[in-house]
Amino acid sequence: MRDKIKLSIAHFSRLITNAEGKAKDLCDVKDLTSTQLSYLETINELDNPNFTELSTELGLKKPSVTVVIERLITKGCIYKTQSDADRRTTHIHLTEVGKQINQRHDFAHDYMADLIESSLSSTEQEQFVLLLNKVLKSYKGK
Amino acid sequence: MRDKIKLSIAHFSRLITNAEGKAKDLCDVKDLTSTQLSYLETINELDNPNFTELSTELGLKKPSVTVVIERLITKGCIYKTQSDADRRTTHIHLTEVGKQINQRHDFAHDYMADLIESSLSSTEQEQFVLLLNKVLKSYKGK
DNA sequence: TTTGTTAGTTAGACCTAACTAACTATATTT
DNA sequence: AAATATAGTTAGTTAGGTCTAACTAACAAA
Repeated sequence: MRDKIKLSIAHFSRLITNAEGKAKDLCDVKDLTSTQLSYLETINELDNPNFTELSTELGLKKPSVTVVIERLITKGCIYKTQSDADRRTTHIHLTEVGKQINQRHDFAHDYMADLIESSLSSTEQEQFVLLLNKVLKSYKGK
Repeated sequence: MRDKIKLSIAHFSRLITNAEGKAKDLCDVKDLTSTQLSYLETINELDNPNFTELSTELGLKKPSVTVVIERLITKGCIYKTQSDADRRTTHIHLTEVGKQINQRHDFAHDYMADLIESSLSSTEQEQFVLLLNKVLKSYKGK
């Protein structure tokens, strides 16, 4: 049984990876490197971080981050604001363009949802979501 | 219903991505760049390709491939052999070290299998695999 | 056998992205 | 008020990875 599970998961993983890949092509992020994409995702997650927070989260030195951020500003994905509380610190925000990277995952999930809706009956869809959630719940519990 | 599916898939995608990430840390591939990793994966998939095949598959020019291959040889991941049939062409093989990159996905799938086995009953596991396969089947049909 | 083609390499340019060291400007502490 | 600490930048280095152009070696065909 375990082998059957592993095999199905292997194929399903690949399916999801492919979906994410296709989604990337659909988005307006073609001219971004994978590094730049991961910066944008992290900025999104951290919610307007400053340089110190961002570099800590990425595990990189601040000068490295400065350079990449500069490029992303040039590309119109983000902008900086100076903090009122402490004028040394600047916060990094996503522009509307930058926020579009969030679409990437969304496209992929849409694609997967299409696939699931077209291959499973409503009852099966219910079952499937239920089972997924059970697995997810036990993951979060760990 | 569609929203429920999308949400579950979003979380499940993230789970799989995390599992792949953890697996990478467990493998002996820490000193490889993501480019180098993807070269190794492609070499593995193509089964001892020559430079022309590899560069075509990667969508890169041959001189670019030459440089990266050289680095991977230095790192002991691959080796070259000259073809007997046509002494101009050289085939690229994974060494035992290079083959270890295949473990990467295997680790991730093991992790997922653990999770599934621990969170679902045997009946549910059967159901889950069945549903996954149904979705996968319809994907391949496209 | 000469001519052209194919496989891969070498050289050189360019870009991204990481680093360290040294800097400026602002806050904090004493 | 002076010394110290913190936030971020600037300058310079290094390494990886891509490209084009020009090359060598081996094969194919005229």
